[in-house]
Order: sequence, then C-alpha cells, then structure tokens
Amino acid sequence: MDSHLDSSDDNKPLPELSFEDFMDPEPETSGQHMEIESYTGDTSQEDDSEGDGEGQHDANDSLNTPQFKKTVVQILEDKRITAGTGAGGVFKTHAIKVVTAGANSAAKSQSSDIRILNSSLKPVGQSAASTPLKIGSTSIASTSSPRQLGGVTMTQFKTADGRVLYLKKAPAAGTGGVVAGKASVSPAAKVGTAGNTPGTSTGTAIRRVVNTTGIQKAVLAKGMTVAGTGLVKAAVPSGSSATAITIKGITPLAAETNVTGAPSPPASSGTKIQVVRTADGKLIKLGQNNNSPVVLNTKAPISGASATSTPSSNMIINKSASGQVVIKPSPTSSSAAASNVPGKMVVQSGGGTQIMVSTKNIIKLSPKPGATSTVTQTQVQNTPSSSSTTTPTSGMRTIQLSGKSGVQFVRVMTNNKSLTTAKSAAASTPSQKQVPQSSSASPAVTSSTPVGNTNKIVMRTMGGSIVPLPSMKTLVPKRALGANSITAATPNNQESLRKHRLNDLNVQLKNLGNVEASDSSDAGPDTKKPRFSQPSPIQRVLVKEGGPNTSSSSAATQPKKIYNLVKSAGPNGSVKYVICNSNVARSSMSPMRRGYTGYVRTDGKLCRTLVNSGSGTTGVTNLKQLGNNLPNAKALQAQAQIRQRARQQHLQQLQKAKPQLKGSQLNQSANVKPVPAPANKPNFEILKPPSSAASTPAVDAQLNLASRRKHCNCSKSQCLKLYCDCFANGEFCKDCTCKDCFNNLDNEVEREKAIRSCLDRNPSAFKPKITAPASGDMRLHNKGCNCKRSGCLKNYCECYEAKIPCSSMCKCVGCRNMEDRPDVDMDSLDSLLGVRKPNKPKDETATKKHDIRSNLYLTDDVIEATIMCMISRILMHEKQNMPIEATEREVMEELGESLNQIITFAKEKNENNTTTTSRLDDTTKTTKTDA
DNA sequence: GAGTTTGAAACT
DNA sequence: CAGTTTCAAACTC
Ligand SMILES: [Zn+2]
Ligand SMILES: [Zn+2]
Ligand SMILES: [Zn+2]
Ligand SMILES: [Zn+2]
Ligand SMILES: [Zn+2]
Ligand SMILES: [Zn+2]
Repeated sequence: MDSHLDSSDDNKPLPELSFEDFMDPEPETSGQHMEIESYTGDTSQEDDSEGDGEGQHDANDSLNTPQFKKTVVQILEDKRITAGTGAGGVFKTHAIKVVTAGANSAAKSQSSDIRILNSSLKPVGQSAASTPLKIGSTSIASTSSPRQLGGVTMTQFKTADGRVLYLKKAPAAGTGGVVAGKASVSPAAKVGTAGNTPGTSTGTAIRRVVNTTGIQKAVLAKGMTVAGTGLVKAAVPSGSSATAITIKGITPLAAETNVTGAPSPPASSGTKIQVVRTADGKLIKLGQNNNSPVVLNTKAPISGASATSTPSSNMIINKSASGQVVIKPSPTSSSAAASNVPGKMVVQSGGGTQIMVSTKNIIKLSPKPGATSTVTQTQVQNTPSSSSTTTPTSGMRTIQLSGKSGVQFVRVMTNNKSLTTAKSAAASTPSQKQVPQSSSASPAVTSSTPVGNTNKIVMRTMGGSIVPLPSMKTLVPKRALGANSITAATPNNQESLRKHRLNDLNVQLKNLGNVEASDSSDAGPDTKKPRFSQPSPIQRVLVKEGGPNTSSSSAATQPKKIYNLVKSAGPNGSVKYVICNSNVARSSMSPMRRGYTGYVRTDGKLCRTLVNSGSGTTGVTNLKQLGNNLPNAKALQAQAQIRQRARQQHLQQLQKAKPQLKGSQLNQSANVKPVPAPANKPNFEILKPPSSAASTPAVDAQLNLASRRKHCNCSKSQCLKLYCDCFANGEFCKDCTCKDCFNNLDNEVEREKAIRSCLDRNPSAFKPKITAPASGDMRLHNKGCNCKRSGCLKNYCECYEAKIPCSSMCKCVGCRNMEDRPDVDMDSLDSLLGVRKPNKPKDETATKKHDIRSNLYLTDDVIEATIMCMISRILMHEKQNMPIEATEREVMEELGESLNQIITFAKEKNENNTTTTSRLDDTTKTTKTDA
C-alpha cells in the first residue's frame, strides 16, 4: 500500500512516519523524534538533546512549547480530513496508511476487512451482544448483513463515517481467510483505495464524513482505544499467557440511543455503539446496527510475564450473520506464520495487511505501506515468533480505510511489560535479565499488577498524528511525553496548540506535587532526558461523576471494567458522562521493561556507567540515534542498547587506543569508572594523572569528552572521598573548581591513602556501579539506588542518571524509573498492584512499601473516563455533523476540563495528605527533610 | 547565583 | 546493620 500517501506532504515535513515509525519502538529516535518534531513544529529543543541521543526530551520540551497552548489539542483528527477540508488539501495521512481499501464504491465507504486472529480469544458470549452499548448517542458503526466477499462471508460494518468494515465470519477459524500472511482478504479490500490517497477525494461526501468524524481515535494506555468512528479495537490481553483472550464484559449502555442522524456515515443511521473493554482494559468499540449487537469479548489473558510468550491463540473475530461479532480463539493453524505465534493476535485489514500483535497489545490495524502483510510485533524481538521481523511496532497501527474518513486503528498497545516478558522468554534480548522478576512475578505479580496494560492514551491528531494523551503519568515526566508518541505530523497549529496544552497540564501536574515531578529539569540539553517514564501506581480513580477516588488501590484488584459511557448532554457542551464499569478482570501484565535505551552519557558520569559493555557490536550509531529513548517499543530499546553498546565500545577503543596515560594504567580511568577488574583494586593506584599533558591531544580530548564532562566542585572532601566524582571515577581533578584539592599528583600520598581507605570500606568502591550482567544485558546499577523522594526520575537517582531503569536491586520508594515507557503506560497499573520494580524480584520484603506516593491520580480509570468523555463529545458532534474544528475544540475543552478536575482533585488530595503521607515515608526515618 | 533538595558516602 | 551526618550535585527560584 502506498499508504504513505501523503503522509508527509505538506505542511510539515514529517519525517516519514509510517506506521512503523509510530509503532516501532525502537526505531531510534527517528520515529519518535520526528514525530515530535513535527508536532512541535518547531523542533527547537531537539537538537541539543539529540546530540546526545535523547530525543525524548525534545518531546517533552516540545510539549512545553508555547505553541501548544494555543492550539488545543485536537485529538483524533485525521490529516486527511484536513486535507479534504481544508487546508492542505492534501490528505496527509501520515502515519496512517490505509490498509483497507475496499470501499464500496457505492457507498463510498470503504470497506476493509479486518480479521483478528487470536487464538487466545474466546468467543464472546453471545449474550452480550444483545445490548449494544452506546456511547453518547452516536453509534459508531452499524452492521449490515453479512456479505460474501471473495467467497467468504463477511459481515459489514459501517462505521459512522461511512466506512465499511467487513468482518469475516469465521468459517473455519483460521481458514478463511486469514492467512497469516497477507492479505488474505477479500477483494474488496482494495477497491476503495482511491480514497486513500490524498487527493482522491472520494467525494465530498466522504470527506464530510471524515470531517464529521473528526476524531479518529483515542487510545488509552490501558488499551482502550477509542475510535471516533469505525473504530475497531481489539485488545488483546497481553499478559496472560494461557488464557485466551476474552473480551468480556461488554456492557451495554443503559440507554440506547440511536442516532440516526449521523451525517456522515451513511450507514450509520441509528446505530449503536458498543464498547467493550477487555480484561486488559482495552476497549473495543463496535458500532452496530440495531440488529446486531456486536460484542467483542476477549478475554484478556493475563498471565504475567509468561503470557505473552505463551500460547497463542488466534483470535478470530467473526461476525455472525446475526450481527454479532464474536471473537474466538481460533486454532492457531489458521494463520500461517503470524497467527501461530502464541499470544499474538493478527489483525488483517482488508488491504491485506496483517499485523500481528501480541495479545497484550492492542493493535490498531493500520496498514503500513510497506509492511503489508507483515506482522508487526509489538514485541519485536521479543517474540520469538518468526513474524516479528517486519514491523516492529509497538505502537499503534492504523489502518486507514480508504474512505477518508478514517483511519481505523488498531492499536496495539504494547504493554511494555508484555514485551519484556516476551523478551525474557525469548531470551533474545539479553538485557533484561533483571526481568526475572517479572517472570517470576508473573503469577503472583501479574495477578496483582495490572501493570502490563498499556496505559497509553493516544490521541489522534487532526493530522492523523497520534498523540499520547497526557496521562497523569505522562504529564509528569516530560520525557515521557515527548517520547511517546506523538507521532504525527500534525498539521501545524493545532498541534502546537496541543502541545501547549499538554504542557500546561504537565505543569499543573507537576505542581501537584509529588507526583512525579518530573523532570522538567531534564531539559538539559543533553543528557538527561528521557528515560523511562513509567508511571507508577495509580492511586485513585477519579471519575467525573462518580466520586473521585474511592478506590485507590482497588483498581488493581478489581477486574477490569467495562465502561459504559453515558452521556447526558448539558447545555453548553457540558456533558456529563457516567461511566459504569462492568467487571472484567484486569489482566495483569507482566511487567515489561523497556529496554534500556541507555545512552551514553557524555559527561563523566556517563562514563561510569558505561563501563561494561564491551560487547557492543553494532557499529556506532549516531548520537542522535541514541537519543531516542522513549521509544516505545522494545525494539527501540533493543536498538538503543545496541547502539549504546556500540558506543561504549567505541569509547573504550578510543581509550585503549590512547596509550595509557602516562604509562600507567590509567586505563579507563577516565572514562569508565574504574573498570578495573573487579578483583583488582581499582586502578586507582595506578592512576596517574591522566593529566593531560601526556596524552595526545586528540585522545585526550576524546577522553575528556567522554570521560569527563564534569568538573567537581568539592570544598570539604579535598576530593579524596567518594563524594568527589573525580576521585570516585579514579580520575585526577583537572579543570575542577574544587578547593583544597588533593586529588592530584602533588598529593599522591594522601590520595593513595584515601583510596586505600575507600577500598577498605568498600572493596568495590571504584568498580563501576553500573554494569551489565551479561554482555547483551541491560545495564543495571549494581547496588541499586535508594531514592525516597525523587521517584527516581531525577538525576539525584543514580539509576536515572545513568539512564537505566531501576532494578530489583534498588530500594527506592515510589520509583518511577522503569523500563517501560515512559509515558503513559503502565505505571499506573503497576503501582496499583503494588508492583515493585520491574525487575525486582526483590525480596519481598520488599520493600516497603508504603511507598506510595506514587501518585497517582491518574489512574486508568480516570484516564478512561476522560477519554470517554472526549469521545462522547466527538460522537455527539459527529451526529450533528459539526465541523471538525468545533469538535476538536470541544474535545480539547473536554480534556481540559477533565484535567482540571483531576488536577484539582489531586491537589486537594495532596494538600491533605501530602505532608502527612508522603512524608511519612521519609519521615519515619529522617525528619530532616521535612523541616 | 543563592538557596534548597536529594541521596550517596561517611561516620557513629 | 541501622541511624545520622556530611557532602556535593541536582534542582529550584
Ligand atoms: Zn572533587
Ligand atoms: Zn575534580
Ligand atoms: Zn579536586
Ligand atoms: Zn533511584
Ligand atoms: Zn534505582
Ligand atoms: Zn527507583
């Protein structure tokens, strides 16, 4: 598919984002970065950071950018739409590619076939079907009687926008159609494609539809995905391994309203929408016809870590003639490669593209141009399965239907966790050894922690870009935000606006206090940046209408819910929404860890961290590349790691190259913290002044660069204690601003004595603090940090500083420095469950725990509620044919309101508790800070 | 740039 | 090993 279509065209030079880009976790910075940039429009920040490798930052920064403010976030918009309507005229679809094509010409709607195969899925109970859910009054899609396409019976769904989706009835489970590979699909698929291309206007009508639609989708981290229209969401529970995915709990909304009016979608008349929430928390909305309620139930299999790897069942979504959609686990057989993969779900678009997603992840279908058939794996490497190759994605995929209207996405929300697990399982990535915990955790943990879920919220911008909503979490760490995914290329202003808002939000959140605080600081041009943002636990749920928190922790335990959103419209746009939960068990996810993307830090500290790895294989990558941390996908992480390694090696080589300084072994001294073999004493003794003189300039320079970027400023330690970074790194002070420095050749005696003293105290004092257990493994802090108040999201934290996620070794409280992503995802879940650190198997002692500070006002529930509200607005507008702009505005307003509420709530809570609770932790021990 | 916060290192 | 104190960097304003 050419889906690329437009993507880039116009306005902003988007980097080419293709789905993959979005999806790809790893793809270096490029993807994300790019996206972000485009987003921002300005980019400015990025440069710096990138240099170092962290692009993520940028993102964050971008958020900050003022521009954002102005534009409200437009969520969900398709670029295309824009094109049509307006501005560009070009449709950009950026990232989205249309997969499906087939449009019914007549209807204009395009049709696409989507097949979801997931063995894990269980057939949905029919019962549910009966009552369709409605959100707002709008219906998303209507179904029509099944049709045969290509010999296969397909059920058509029409989305509000007029797109038609076909679900294949499942003949044999897999058989029909789904071939793992590519598009099995029906003929129809391509037909409509024209629409895809930008120019093709299928017709104004379509456009209109699109317009009306406006928002394409929102994905919540947890896996909720909302599509404005025609969304198909499939969530697969990632975590649970064994179990099939069941989508349960669809609860029909109480009132059904039929909205006939939806302007755009021809078919849509009177349709009802159902939203199903999977155990993992993913939502699937199906629009239905009156007749056929569609129920999607999947169960989320959650089984911790293992899950992913596990079994895989294919899900098939069938729509019966009756109109029900059933997702069944199909025998794996069906899909060839893809389907087989355990735990993965294959989604096929009409276009024939298939995407395989781990069950956990939610997949959006999006055809990626190139990728056609590819199976994307969220996990990328992780999954052992063959398929993985092509698209790595953790991201979302979108499929655009030819119809302009929309893009349909299937988003795979990757759970990081799942990924991780997968990795672990796969073994492919060495890095994660830490994981063990995760795995171990799986049972227990999993249950407890919801974690795995993806929490990301993604919004689609008008441009079609997908933007992560600022979840609470997100908000917090800028990085995260940035990192995430903002993909799109949004069109100009709007995006900027968005950012703006986000920023504001972030700020507010920040202000909230504890929470995450984040990093605003990180901004530093280089180094610090992104990290993982994971949010951690979420404490409370705020529901708009409902009492806010109530259940702080409850969430974890509680089963997942299906939310029915009922909206009552108020005057103004104020609408009240009520969300009802139905129980669905939450899936626990195995914690994913994000790969560590470490970068090499330029400054000295970095050096320390670097230590290990010599292994790095790959060639050196650009610094910029390093930058991407955020990347969602594991793949990214992996890549990053690789790069890092490469980098490290590079450094090492350089060092080596350099003759040892002055004869001595100085070796690494500079850079790496004394790498010295463990056994040995630190090179210290050896150290001779690296002093420059000796070294060749070039080398020196490099060393310096690499090794020391920082100069100490010690005043009381004489630079003979480990307080001094220079000394701690086995270096002599040079160009430092220290006072009474003894860390030099002139004071070798004292220095040696000091070294000895340190060694006595701690034989490993000069050994690198951060090493990778295995060559391929992710670096970890050997001792782990012990942070209490920074959430490990500030450079106070050694782990964070080294850009590595906290591990089981860490004794930190309220840690947010986890692999995953940052952003949005998971944390909340984890926290809820009490998950500890990703890695940590930790003793149970674990920690402590009360920790809890985690903030967490942004719980999944809160997020969902917020999104639902936004969606509701969209739906309303759609019905009314309101202009997109208006819709966007409203949606943003809704978001703003919601955030305000959340913030307000959080503040209140904070005020109440803050001192008390949060401090309690610390206080118990030391009161010092409190004062 | 001054002042505060933070968490490792040092000390008891 | 735990509790404190010291220290310098990180961070804030
Ligand atoms: Zn010093
Ligand atoms: Zn120094
Ligand atoms: Zn010094
Ligand atoms: Zn920490
Ligand atoms: Zn840590
Ligand atoms: Zn931590």
